[in-house]
Amino acid sequence: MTTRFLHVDLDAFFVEVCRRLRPELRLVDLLIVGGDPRGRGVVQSASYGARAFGVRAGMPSAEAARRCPGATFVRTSFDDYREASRTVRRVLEEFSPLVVMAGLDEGYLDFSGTDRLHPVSLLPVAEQIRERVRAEAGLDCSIGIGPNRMVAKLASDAAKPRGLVEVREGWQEGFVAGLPLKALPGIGPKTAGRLKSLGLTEVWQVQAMPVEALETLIGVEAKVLKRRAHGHGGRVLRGRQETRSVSRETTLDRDTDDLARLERILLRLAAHVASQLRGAGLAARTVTLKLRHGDFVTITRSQTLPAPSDLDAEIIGTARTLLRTAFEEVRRRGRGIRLIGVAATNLTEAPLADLFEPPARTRLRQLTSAVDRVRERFGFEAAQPGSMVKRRDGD
DNA sequence: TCTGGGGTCCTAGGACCC
DNA sequence: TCTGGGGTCCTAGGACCC
Repeated sequence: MTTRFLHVDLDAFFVEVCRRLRPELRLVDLLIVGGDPRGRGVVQSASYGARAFGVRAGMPSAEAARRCPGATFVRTSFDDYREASRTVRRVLEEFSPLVVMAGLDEGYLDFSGTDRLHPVSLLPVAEQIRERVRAEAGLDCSIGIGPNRMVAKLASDAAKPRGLVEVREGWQEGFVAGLPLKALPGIGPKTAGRLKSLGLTEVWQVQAMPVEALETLIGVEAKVLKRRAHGHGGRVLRGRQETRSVSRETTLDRDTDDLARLERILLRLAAHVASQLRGAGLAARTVTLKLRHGDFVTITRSQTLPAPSDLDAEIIGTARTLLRTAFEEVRRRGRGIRLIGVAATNLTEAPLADLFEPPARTRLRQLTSAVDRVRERFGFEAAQPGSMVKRRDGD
Protein backbone atom coordinates (compact mmCIF):
# COMPACT_ATOMS: atom_id res chain seq x y z
CA MET A 1 0.00 0.00 0.00
CA THR A 2 1.30 3.46 -0.81
CA THR A 3 1.51 5.74 2.19
CA ARG A 4 0.71 9.45 2.13
CA PHE A 5 0.41 11.97 4.90
CA LEU A 6 -0.64 15.58 5.25
CA HIS A 7 0.93 17.80 7.88
CA VAL A 8 -1.19 20.82 8.76
CA ASP A 9 0.66 23.57 10.62
CA LEU A 10 -1.14 26.69 11.84
CA ASP A 11 0.71 29.92 10.98
CA ALA A 12 1.73 32.00 14.03
CA PHE A 13 -0.95 30.11 15.96
CA PHE A 14 -0.76 31.75 19.39
CA VAL A 15 -0.58 35.24 17.92
CA GLU A 16 -3.50 34.65 15.58
CA VAL A 17 -5.69 33.18 18.34
CA CYS A 18 -5.13 36.38 20.32
CA ARG A 19 -6.00 38.44 17.26
CA ARG A 20 -9.23 36.49 16.79
CA LEU A 21 -10.29 37.16 20.37
CA ARG A 22 -9.34 40.83 20.40
CA PRO A 23 -10.42 42.51 17.17
CA GLU A 24 -8.52 45.70 18.04
CA LEU A 25 -5.32 43.70 17.48
CA ARG A 26 -6.19 42.87 13.89
CA LEU A 27 -4.56 45.99 12.54
CA VAL A 28 -1.52 45.67 14.81
CA ASP A 29 1.31 44.22 12.74
CA LEU A 30 3.94 43.69 15.43
CA LEU A 31 2.52 41.21 17.92
CA ILE A 32 4.38 38.92 20.29
CA VAL A 33 2.91 36.24 22.54
CA GLY A 34 5.17 35.41 25.45
CA GLY A 35 6.35 36.35 28.90
CA ASP A 36 6.76 39.84 30.29
CA PRO A 37 9.74 41.55 28.59
CA ARG A 38 10.70 43.04 31.97
CA GLY A 39 10.91 39.59 33.52
CA ARG A 40 12.41 36.21 32.67
CA GLY A 41 9.89 35.12 30.06
CA VAL A 42 10.51 33.97 26.51
CA VAL A 43 8.69 34.43 23.21
CA GLN A 44 6.14 31.76 22.52
CA SER A 45 5.12 33.02 19.08
CA ALA A 46 5.69 36.16 17.01
CA SER A 47 3.66 37.66 14.16
CA TYR A 48 5.35 37.60 10.75
CA GLY A 49 5.76 41.35 11.07
CA ALA A 50 7.75 40.91 14.29
CA ARG A 51 9.74 38.05 12.78
CA ALA A 52 11.06 40.48 10.20
CA PHE A 53 12.87 42.13 13.13
CA GLY A 54 14.56 38.85 14.02
CA VAL A 55 12.13 37.87 16.79
CA ARG A 56 11.89 34.08 17.17
CA ALA A 57 10.07 31.62 19.44
CA GLY A 58 12.21 30.74 22.45
CA MET A 59 14.03 34.07 22.46
CA PRO A 60 14.01 35.93 25.80
CA SER A 61 11.17 38.46 25.76
CA ALA A 62 13.58 41.20 26.84
CA GLU A 63 15.69 40.54 23.74
CA ALA A 64 12.59 40.50 21.54
CA ALA A 65 11.53 43.91 22.92
CA ARG A 66 14.97 45.29 22.12
CA ARG A 67 14.92 43.98 18.57
CA CYS A 68 11.37 45.05 17.90
CA PRO A 69 10.71 48.12 20.08
CA GLY A 70 7.27 48.81 18.62
CA ALA A 71 5.92 45.33 19.35
CA THR A 72 2.80 44.75 21.43
CA PHE A 73 3.05 41.87 23.91
CA VAL A 74 -0.16 39.89 24.33
CA ARG A 75 -1.33 36.56 25.71
CA THR A 76 -4.53 34.76 26.53
CA SER A 77 -5.57 31.76 28.58
CA PHE A 78 -4.53 28.23 27.74
CA ASP A 79 -8.23 27.37 27.39
CA ASP A 80 -8.57 29.78 24.45
CA TYR A 81 -5.66 28.16 22.63
CA ARG A 82 -7.06 24.71 23.37
CA GLU A 83 -10.50 25.66 22.11
CA ALA A 84 -9.07 27.00 18.84
CA SER A 85 -7.02 23.83 18.46
CA ARG A 86 -10.12 21.66 18.95
CA THR A 87 -11.97 23.57 16.27
CA VAL A 88 -9.13 22.91 13.85
CA ARG A 89 -9.03 19.24 14.76
CA ARG A 90 -12.76 18.88 14.11
CA VAL A 91 -12.23 20.33 10.63
CA LEU A 92 -9.33 17.94 9.94
CA GLU A 93 -11.44 14.99 11.06
CA GLU A 94 -13.89 15.75 8.25
CA PHE A 95 -11.14 14.88 5.78
CA SER A 96 -9.53 11.75 7.25
CA PRO A 97 -10.60 9.17 9.82
CA LEU A 98 -7.06 9.17 11.20
CA VAL A 99 -5.98 12.54 12.58
CA VAL A 100 -3.29 12.92 15.21
CA MET A 101 -2.56 16.34 16.70
CA ALA A 102 1.13 16.79 17.52
CA GLY A 103 0.66 19.79 19.76
CA LEU A 104 -1.94 22.57 19.76
CA ASP A 105 -0.91 24.03 16.42
CA GLU A 106 -0.18 21.07 14.16
CA GLY A 107 -1.64 17.76 13.12
CA TYR A 108 -1.11 14.83 10.79
CA LEU A 109 -3.72 13.27 8.52
CA ASP A 110 -3.26 9.76 7.15
CA PHE A 111 -4.20 9.43 3.48
CA SER A 112 -2.50 6.09 2.93
CA GLY A 113 -4.27 3.78 0.49
CA THR A 114 -6.38 6.51 -1.10
CA ASP A 115 -4.81 6.14 -4.57
CA ARG A 116 -8.13 5.41 -6.28
CA LEU A 117 -9.85 8.36 -4.64
CA HIS A 118 -6.94 10.75 -5.22
CA PRO A 119 -4.86 9.07 -7.95
CA VAL A 120 -2.37 11.83 -8.62
CA SER A 121 -2.13 14.69 -6.21
CA LEU A 122 -3.49 15.58 -2.78
CA LEU A 123 -3.11 19.28 -3.42
CA PRO A 124 -6.84 19.80 -4.14
CA VAL A 125 -7.67 18.20 -0.77
CA ALA A 126 -5.08 20.37 0.95
CA GLU A 127 -6.60 23.43 -0.68
CA GLN A 128 -10.03 22.50 0.69
CA ILE A 129 -8.61 21.90 4.16
CA ARG A 130 -6.91 25.26 4.15
CA GLU A 131 -10.18 26.98 3.19
CA ARG A 132 -12.23 25.10 5.80
CA VAL A 133 -9.73 25.88 8.58
CA ARG A 134 -9.81 29.53 7.55
CA ALA A 135 -13.64 29.57 7.55
CA GLU A 136 -14.22 27.60 10.77
CA ALA A 137 -11.33 28.70 12.98
CA GLY A 138 -10.37 31.98 11.33
CA LEU A 139 -6.77 30.79 11.19
CA ASP A 140 -4.28 30.42 8.37
CA CYS A 141 -2.29 27.24 7.93
CA SER A 142 0.40 25.70 5.80
CA ILE A 143 0.15 22.13 4.57
CA GLY A 144 2.83 19.66 3.58
CA ILE A 145 2.18 16.40 1.78
CA GLY A 146 4.64 13.53 1.76
CA PRO A 147 5.04 9.75 1.55
CA ASN A 148 5.96 9.70 5.25
CA ARG A 149 5.37 11.90 8.29
CA MET A 150 8.85 13.39 8.35
CA VAL A 151 8.71 14.56 4.74
CA ALA A 152 5.15 15.88 5.20
CA LYS A 153 6.33 18.00 8.10
CA LEU A 154 9.42 19.25 6.29
CA ALA A 155 7.14 20.12 3.34
CA SER A 156 4.82 22.19 5.56
CA ASP A 157 7.88 24.03 6.90
CA ALA A 158 8.83 24.82 3.31
CA ALA A 159 5.26 25.97 2.61
CA LYS A 160 5.06 28.62 5.35
CA PRO A 161 3.17 30.86 5.51
CA ARG A 162 -0.19 29.95 3.99
CA GLY A 163 1.37 27.62 1.42
CA LEU A 164 0.94 24.08 0.15
CA VAL A 165 3.85 21.83 -0.79
CA GLU A 166 3.52 18.29 -2.07
CA VAL A 167 6.44 15.86 -2.21
CA ARG A 168 5.39 12.73 -4.09
CA GLU A 169 6.73 9.23 -3.63
CA GLY A 170 10.19 9.05 -5.19
CA TRP A 171 10.83 12.76 -4.86
CA GLN A 172 11.69 12.79 -1.16
CA GLU A 173 15.40 12.17 -1.47
CA GLY A 174 15.83 15.11 -3.80
CA PHE A 175 13.59 17.30 -1.65
CA VAL A 176 15.56 16.78 1.57
CA ALA A 177 18.92 17.03 -0.24
CA GLY A 178 18.57 20.80 -0.32
CA LEU A 179 17.86 21.21 3.39
CA PRO A 180 20.30 21.96 6.20
CA LEU A 181 20.91 19.03 8.55
CA LYS A 182 19.44 20.98 11.46
CA ALA A 183 16.06 20.90 9.71
CA LEU A 184 15.82 17.13 10.28
CA PRO A 185 13.91 15.89 13.33
CA GLY A 186 16.23 14.88 16.15
CA ILE A 187 18.97 17.29 15.06
CA GLY A 188 18.86 19.99 17.72
CA PRO A 189 21.43 22.67 18.53
CA LYS A 190 23.86 20.26 20.21
CA THR A 191 23.92 17.64 17.48
CA ALA A 192 24.00 20.29 14.75
CA GLY A 193 27.04 21.83 16.43
CA ARG A 194 28.78 18.47 16.71
CA LEU A 195 28.11 17.70 13.03
CA LYS A 196 29.28 21.14 11.99
CA SER A 197 32.58 20.62 13.78
CA LEU A 198 32.97 17.56 11.54
CA GLY A 199 32.29 19.64 8.45
CA LEU A 200 28.70 18.43 8.03
CA THR A 201 25.96 21.05 7.69
CA GLU A 202 23.86 19.96 4.67
CA VAL A 203 21.69 16.91 4.11
CA TRP A 204 23.30 16.20 0.70
CA GLN A 205 26.69 15.74 2.38
CA VAL A 206 25.31 12.91 4.49
CA GLN A 207 23.58 11.41 1.44
CA ALA A 208 26.92 11.28 -0.40
CA MET A 209 28.76 9.64 2.49
CA PRO A 210 28.93 5.82 2.89
CA VAL A 211 27.33 4.74 6.16
CA GLU A 212 30.63 3.20 7.34
CA ALA A 213 32.41 6.54 6.98
CA LEU A 214 29.60 8.24 8.89
CA GLU A 215 29.84 5.59 11.60
CA THR A 216 33.52 6.32 12.22
CA LEU A 217 32.59 9.99 12.62
CA ILE A 218 29.51 9.89 14.82
CA GLY A 219 29.15 6.28 15.96
CA VAL A 220 25.92 4.41 16.45
CA GLU A 221 23.64 7.31 15.48
CA ALA A 222 24.94 7.09 11.91
CA LYS A 223 22.27 4.66 10.72
CA VAL A 224 19.37 6.78 11.93
CA LEU A 225 20.84 9.97 10.49
CA LYS A 226 21.52 8.23 7.20
CA ARG A 227 17.90 7.05 6.90
CA ARG A 228 16.53 10.50 7.63
CA ALA A 229 18.96 12.16 5.24
CA HIS A 230 17.56 9.95 2.48
CA GLY A 231 14.02 11.06 3.26
CA HIS A 232 12.77 8.11 5.34
CA GLY A 233 10.78 8.47 8.54
CA GLY A 234 7.38 7.51 9.91
CA ARG A 235 5.16 5.54 7.54
CA VAL A 236 2.56 4.80 10.21
CA LEU A 237 0.51 7.30 12.18
CA ARG A 238 -0.06 6.28 15.78
CA GLY A 239 -2.43 7.97 18.19
CA ARG A 240 -1.16 9.39 21.44
CA GLN A 241 -0.05 6.72 23.89
CA GLU A 242 -0.47 6.81 27.66
CA THR A 243 0.90 9.62 29.77
CA ARG A 244 4.43 8.95 31.01
CA SER A 245 4.86 11.85 33.39
CA VAL A 246 3.03 14.73 35.04
CA SER A 247 5.02 17.77 36.12
CA ARG A 248 4.89 21.39 37.28
CA GLU A 249 7.80 23.78 37.39
CA THR A 250 8.31 27.48 37.81
CA THR A 251 11.05 30.02 37.26
CA LEU A 252 11.36 32.52 40.09
CA ASP A 253 11.44 36.29 39.59
CA ARG A 254 14.93 36.26 41.02
CA ASP A 255 17.31 33.62 42.31
CA THR A 256 16.91 32.61 45.95
CA ASP A 257 18.47 30.35 48.53
CA ASP A 258 15.66 30.79 51.02
CA LEU A 259 14.67 27.24 51.89
CA ALA A 260 11.35 28.19 53.50
CA ARG A 261 10.29 30.10 50.42
CA LEU A 262 11.34 27.29 48.10
CA GLU A 263 9.40 24.83 50.23
CA ARG A 264 6.20 26.85 50.01
CA ILE A 265 6.49 27.01 46.23
CA LEU A 266 7.36 23.33 45.99
CA LEU A 267 4.34 22.31 48.05
CA ARG A 268 2.01 24.17 45.72
CA LEU A 269 3.61 22.60 42.64
CA ALA A 270 3.45 19.13 44.17
CA ALA A 271 -0.21 19.61 45.12
CA HIS A 272 -0.99 20.50 41.50
CA VAL A 273 0.84 17.42 40.27
CA ALA A 274 -1.04 15.15 42.68
CA SER A 275 -4.34 16.75 41.75
CA GLN A 276 -3.65 16.26 38.05
CA LEU A 277 -2.79 12.61 38.70
CA ARG A 278 -6.14 12.05 40.42
CA GLY A 279 -7.95 13.86 37.64
CA ALA A 280 -6.38 11.49 35.12
CA GLY A 281 -6.96 8.37 37.23
CA LEU A 282 -3.21 7.83 37.58
CA ALA A 283 -0.79 7.20 40.42
CA ALA A 284 2.96 7.67 40.48
CA ARG A 285 5.70 5.53 41.97
CA THR A 286 8.52 8.01 41.43
CA VAL A 287 8.70 11.64 42.51
CA THR A 288 11.45 13.85 41.04
CA LEU A 289 12.60 17.23 42.32
CA LYS A 290 14.22 19.56 39.80
CA LEU A 291 16.37 22.54 40.75
CA ARG A 292 18.11 24.95 38.40
CA HIS A 293 20.82 27.18 39.75
CA GLY A 294 21.36 30.80 38.75
CA ASP A 295 24.10 29.64 36.37
CA PHE A 296 21.65 27.22 34.70
CA VAL A 297 23.26 24.11 36.14
CA THR A 298 20.31 21.79 36.71
CA ILE A 299 20.08 18.90 39.11
CA THR A 300 17.38 16.32 39.70
CA ARG A 301 16.78 14.15 42.75
CA SER A 302 14.23 11.38 42.68
CA GLN A 303 12.74 8.80 44.97
CA THR A 304 10.70 5.73 44.16
CA LEU A 305 7.87 4.94 46.57
CA PRO A 306 7.05 1.43 47.77
CA ALA A 307 3.58 1.79 46.21
CA PRO A 308 2.04 4.15 43.65
CA SER A 309 0.42 7.26 45.10
CA ASP A 310 -1.90 10.04 43.97
CA LEU A 311 -2.28 11.69 47.38
CA ASP A 312 -1.21 15.28 48.03
CA ALA A 313 0.32 14.37 51.38
CA GLU A 314 2.54 11.62 49.96
CA ILE A 315 3.67 13.43 46.81
CA ILE A 316 4.28 16.64 48.75
CA GLY A 317 6.06 14.83 51.58
CA THR A 318 8.41 13.05 49.19
CA ALA A 319 9.17 16.24 47.27
CA ARG A 320 9.89 18.09 50.50
CA THR A 321 12.22 15.38 51.76
CA LEU A 322 14.11 15.49 48.46
CA LEU A 323 14.47 19.27 48.71
CA ARG A 324 15.68 19.18 52.30
CA THR A 325 18.18 16.45 51.48
CA ALA A 326 19.52 18.26 48.41
CA PHE A 327 19.66 21.65 50.03
CA GLU A 328 23.03 21.32 51.76
CA GLU A 329 24.66 20.73 48.39
CA VAL A 330 22.67 23.56 46.81
CA ARG A 331 23.88 26.03 49.46
CA ARG A 332 27.46 24.93 48.93
CA ARG A 333 27.30 25.78 45.24
CA GLY A 334 26.30 29.28 46.27
CA ARG A 335 24.55 30.19 43.00
CA GLY A 336 20.95 30.52 44.24
CA ILE A 337 17.98 28.75 42.71
CA ARG A 338 16.17 30.12 39.65
CA LEU A 339 13.80 27.23 38.90
CA ILE A 340 12.09 24.62 41.00
CA GLY A 341 9.88 21.79 39.78
CA VAL A 342 8.29 18.45 40.63
CA ALA A 343 7.57 15.54 38.33
CA ALA A 344 5.63 12.34 38.88
CA THR A 345 6.81 9.41 36.75
CA ASN A 346 6.62 5.64 36.72
CA LEU A 347 2.86 6.04 36.34
CA THR A 348 0.23 3.34 36.73
CA GLU A 349 -3.53 3.39 36.77
CA ALA A 350 -4.80 4.53 40.14
CA PRO A 351 -5.10 1.41 42.33
CA LEU A 352 -8.54 0.26 43.47
CA ALA A 353 -9.48 0.32 47.12
CA ASP A 354 -7.13 -1.79 49.25
CA LEU A 355 -8.89 -3.78 51.96
CA PHE A 356 -5.68 -4.12 53.95
CA GLU A 357 -4.77 -0.46 53.79
CA PRO A 358 -3.57 1.02 57.10
CA PRO A 359 -6.29 3.18 58.69
CA ALA A 360 -4.05 6.25 58.60
CA ARG A 361 -3.82 6.05 54.83
CA THR A 362 -7.57 5.58 54.49
CA ARG A 363 -8.04 8.80 56.44
CA LEU A 364 -5.53 10.50 54.16
CA ARG A 365 -7.47 9.41 51.11
CA GLN A 366 -10.72 10.64 52.60
CA LEU A 367 -9.11 13.98 53.41
CA THR A 368 -7.83 14.21 49.84
CA SER A 369 -11.30 13.58 48.43
CA ALA A 370 -12.68 16.33 50.65
CA VAL A 371 -9.98 18.70 49.42
CA ASP A 372 -10.85 17.83 45.82
CA ARG A 373 -14.51 18.65 46.45
CA VAL A 374 -13.66 22.00 47.98
CA ARG A 375 -11.37 22.79 45.06
CA GLU A 376 -14.01 21.80 42.56
CA ARG A 377 -16.40 24.35 44.03
CA PHE A 378 -14.07 27.18 45.01
CA GLY A 379 -10.93 26.75 42.94
CA PHE A 380 -7.55 25.15 43.51
CA GLU A 381 -6.24 27.75 45.93
CA ALA A 382 -9.23 27.31 48.23
CA ALA A 383 -7.78 24.22 49.92
CA GLN A 384 -4.09 24.09 50.83
CA PRO A 385 -1.98 22.25 53.36
CA GLY A 386 -1.35 24.51 56.36
CA SER A 387 2.37 24.87 55.66
CA MET A 388 1.62 26.31 52.21
CA VAL A 389 -0.26 29.30 53.54
CA LYS A 390 1.88 32.40 53.36
CA ARG A 391 2.70 33.74 56.78
CA ARG A 392 1.84 37.28 57.73
CA ASP A 393 5.47 38.13 58.53
CA GLY A 394 6.53 38.08 54.90
CA ASP A 395 7.71 35.76 52.20
C1' DT B 1 20.57 38.61 24.84
C1' DC B 2 20.53 35.60 29.19
C1' DT B 3 17.74 31.84 28.46
C1' DG B 4 9.47 29.10 29.85
C1' DG B 5 6.85 25.02 30.75
C1' DG B 6 5.09 20.67 29.56
C1' DG B 7 6.38 16.64 27.74
C1' DT B 8 9.18 12.23 25.39
C1' DC B 9 13.06 9.30 24.86
C1' DC B 10 17.80 7.73 25.60
C1' DT B 11 22.15 6.53 28.07
C1' DA B 12 24.97 4.89 31.66
C1' DG B 13 26.42 3.16 36.05
C1' DG B 14 25.45 0.62 40.18
C1' DA B 15 22.67 -2.63 42.97
C1' DC B 16 20.74 -6.88 43.08
C1' DC B 17 19.28 -11.43 41.51
C1' DC B 18 19.84 -15.77 39.15
C1' DT C 1 39.59 -17.36 45.70
C1' DC C 2 38.31 -15.07 41.84
C1' DT C 3 34.95 -14.19 38.62
C1' DG C 4 30.95 -15.55 34.11
C1' DG C 5 26.93 -13.01 31.96
C1' DG C 6 22.16 -11.51 31.51
C1' DG C 7 18.11 -9.10 33.21
C1' DT C 8 15.71 -5.65 35.87
C1' DC C 9 15.26 -1.71 38.69
C1' DC C 10 16.75 2.74 40.32
C1' DT C 11 18.96 7.22 39.83
C1' DA C 12 20.99 11.23 37.32
C1' DG C 13 21.62 13.72 33.44
C1' DG C 14 20.89 15.28 28.78
C1' DA C 15 18.94 16.06 24.02
C1' DC C 16 15.04 17.23 21.76
C1' DC C 17 10.19 18.73 20.53
C1' DC C 18 6.16 21.93 20.57
